[in-house]
Amino acid sequence: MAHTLDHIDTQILAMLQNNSNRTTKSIADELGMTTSPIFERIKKLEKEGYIKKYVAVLDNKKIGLKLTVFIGITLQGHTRSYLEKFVKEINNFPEIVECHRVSGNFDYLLKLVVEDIEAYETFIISKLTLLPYLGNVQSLITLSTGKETNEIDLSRV
Amino acid sequence: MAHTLDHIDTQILAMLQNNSNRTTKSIADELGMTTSPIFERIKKLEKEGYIKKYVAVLDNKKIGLKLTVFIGITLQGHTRSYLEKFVKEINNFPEIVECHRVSGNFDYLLKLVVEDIEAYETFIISKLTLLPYLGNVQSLITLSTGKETNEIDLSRV
DNA sequence: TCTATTTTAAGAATATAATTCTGTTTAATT
DNA sequence: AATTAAACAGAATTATATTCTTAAAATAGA
Repeated sequence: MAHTLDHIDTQILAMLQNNSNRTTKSIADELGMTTSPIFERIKKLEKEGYIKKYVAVLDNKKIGLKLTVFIGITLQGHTRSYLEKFVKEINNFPEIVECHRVSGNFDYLLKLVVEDIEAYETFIISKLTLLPYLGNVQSLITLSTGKETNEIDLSRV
Repeated sequence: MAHTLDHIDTQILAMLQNNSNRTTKSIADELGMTTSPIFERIKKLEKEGYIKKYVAVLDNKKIGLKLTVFIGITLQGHTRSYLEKFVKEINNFPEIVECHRVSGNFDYLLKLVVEDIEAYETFIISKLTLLPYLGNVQSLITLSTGKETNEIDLSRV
């Protein structure tokens, strides 16, 4: 059974989503508690799925992936089996980091991270446009990024 | 001075961006090395900025933020000072997790995470549309998400 | 309100992993 | 070939995670 998050849980989550390498001691100190309850709460949050995983966030640009592109796509056919196939194909492309089925002016919104404009063009030509039933495709090339985070504001939950 | 990443560095990064709680021992074992060089390499990768931070990835839905929306925006004025002001305002909204300046059919692409449709509407009405010089605003409501990750494929770098 | 039950926390003890240190090997440079 | 710098192995140390036991607080039922 799922329990509800109290204020302490929320604070722990807020800290860990900002820096997951913090020691339980430092969290405990900040909350005026000892390590054991903090430790147990964290384990519970992991076990119950509030915390999905712990990851290192890399600097894409530094690693050589300098370009982020969003691609809006409409499909010509909308059968269930085809949609599933489409998503499956998309997931196999290593450039793609996000794939959302959306309502609005597109059927899908993709986010991809690539080396540069050439790599983007290669993706479009030799991968994306090979998929069947492709309708309208519209790209938004990122010029600069003002904010990009995973961190969600927990003051409102 | 920046050094280039060798294959060992790349493998370490790949492991840590998948699970940053792995022990240096387990990484060392997988790479057939001992803990000291792994430890030193990780510290170097942190220091030189290849690793930006370590974070806990939360389950947004479980926490009560069930809706992801992308918003494409065009502005009516494009003076530099206004663009900066716009980005600054946007960054203050806790709902926004991403804000990209883009080229294409929009000036900006926002990604936001909110409780539900009502919260989304509230954001639009009482926050977004209060900003001056706003032109076209187009929302893409996420119906389902096939893939959503930070993890980039390092086999190509 | 009292008692039983469950939950939560504290504090000490232990296990595990991170970090440091020293000496050796390997690779690069001249 | 000699010299220097970088990278690694292995042991030693330190810090942190994890476990355990007991006490306090909260909750539910009579």
